[in-house]
Amino acid sequence: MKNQQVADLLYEIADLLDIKGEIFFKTRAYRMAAQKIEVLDEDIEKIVEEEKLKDIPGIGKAISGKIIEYIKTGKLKYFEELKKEIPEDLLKMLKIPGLGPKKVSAIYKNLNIKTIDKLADAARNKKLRDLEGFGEITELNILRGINLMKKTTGRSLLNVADFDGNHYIKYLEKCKHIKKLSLAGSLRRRKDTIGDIDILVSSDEPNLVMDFFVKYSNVQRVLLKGATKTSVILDDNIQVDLRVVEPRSFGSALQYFTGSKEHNVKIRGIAIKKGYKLNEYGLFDKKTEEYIVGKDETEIYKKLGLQYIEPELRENRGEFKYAVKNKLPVLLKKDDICGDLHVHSDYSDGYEKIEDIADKAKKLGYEYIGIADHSQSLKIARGLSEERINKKMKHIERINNKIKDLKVFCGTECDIKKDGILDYPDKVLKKLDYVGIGIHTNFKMTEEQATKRIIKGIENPYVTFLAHPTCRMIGRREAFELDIEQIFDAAKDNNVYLEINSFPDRLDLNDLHVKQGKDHGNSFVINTDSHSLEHMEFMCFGVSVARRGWLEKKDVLNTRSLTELEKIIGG
DNA sequence: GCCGTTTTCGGCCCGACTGTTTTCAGTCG
Repeated sequence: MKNQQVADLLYEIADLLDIKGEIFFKTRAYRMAAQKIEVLDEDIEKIVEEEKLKDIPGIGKAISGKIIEYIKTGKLKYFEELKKEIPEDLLKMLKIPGLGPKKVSAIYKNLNIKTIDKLADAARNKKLRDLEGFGEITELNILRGINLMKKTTGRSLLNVADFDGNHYIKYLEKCKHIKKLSLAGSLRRRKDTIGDIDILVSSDEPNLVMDFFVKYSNVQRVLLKGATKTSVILDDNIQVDLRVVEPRSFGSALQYFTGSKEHNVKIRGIAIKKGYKLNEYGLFDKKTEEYIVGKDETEIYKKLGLQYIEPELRENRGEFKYAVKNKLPVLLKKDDICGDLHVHSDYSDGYEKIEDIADKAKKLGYEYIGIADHSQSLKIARGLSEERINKKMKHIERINNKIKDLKVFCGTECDIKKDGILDYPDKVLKKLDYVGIGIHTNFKMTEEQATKRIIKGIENPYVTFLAHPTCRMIGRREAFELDIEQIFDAAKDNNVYLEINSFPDRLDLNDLHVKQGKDHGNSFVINTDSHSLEHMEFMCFGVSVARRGWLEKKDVLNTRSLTELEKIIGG
């Protein structure tokens, strides 16, 4: 059993208890226990076996008992009873932005509404406004929230699809009938959200491959199964499509199924102009239909007079213009990254000690790591007072004296307050190694207000980078409406780097903004915004965004060596 | 539900905003 499963169970219990109306501290206890398990390095089953569960802070008698029962029997009586009391479907309602446990409970208890569709009906038919505490605007907001959610449901975050896709690939590699295999589709293009996972293989025995494919242990059900295409749904409800082609068509099929649609339309047009026909089976002579190439993707681009185009660039956003001239950017690689400047420690709302973060950074092959905890007014995240900053600086100094091959920087993720003033006075910002700034409160603003607020923050002379510039949360919160060009100009004028936040539900800036910023002459920093050691591995997702935004090594601050970085930030 | 060098019971959780009200409950980060 996986740690995540246990954590999810505890999260669900917490949600159900919330709807039931339990006191805040009880549900929080469940959530904190879930978090602890989620970020655990060790296997939870092993911990149970060794009877060390209660050694984990935040897990006491009651929760450990439930975990043990769940692990040993695969079931939890308490959870089953709870579900009888509170319909499980209500949990989905909690995901609607603006709806919390109290409102969901009121909707269920008074109107007996259990599904999102029924809820939308009730809102449209003006049935909700009669409930105490509800009104016209609430109805409108609920409908808006449902729309926002529907826009993104059916799409998974990149990290989830990436995990599933790569595990499936590893499984398929064991099939001896498969000659070549690759991820395709939006996952190969590394889009920030993924509809379904596409996998392409070449084989002379398609039926045997399909048999092997559907026997994967995480398959929940098989949607369709044929000799060229099979679709399954995984346990986590993500759909995976497998296509099998002959070896001589592998490259052309990979090109075709990687997309994007817009890229393919364009490339087929180029093929026609040159007297060819391109489809998933190969590149053919338009007149004679003679097969020319198709085994490898690279030879297709070559034959069409194009430089090879990396999957991340295949969106018809100008890549052909550059490929013709052999002038595509040399895209940034994950190995170019030398450090991470946005990691939270247990000084604020992170889970980890700075020593452990430093250790992990070394394992990731970094030359430096920057601890950027929250600033003083963000009390909920245990933002640091000036006094605690001083303590932390001394702590980091001691660590730096002790460890080798890694430099730990003491930074901050300083709040940009409503008026654009930063949450620390200049005398505090001055003594830190670097300053990241970001918005964490007062999200409702007009475009003009938001733009002004951010620019005012950027203009502070001690600022190094702007964290998660648009504050979007994929599926949960829209990006700010900003005059992004003004922000880019201000950042450039003040030598402020724009963050690409690698956290999978942020990925902020997004690919389009990154490209736009690059065209503007801006520079970037790619950070993880980690709160646990595992999060530090999210760097690859930020790198994907950067690549989709056409960034090269030189565009990114944290590709610099330690010596170069110290020169830039004045460390 | 968890925790404990003031404690085995009483803290733990802060501030702002929104939409509902006419002083405040619910939601969010």
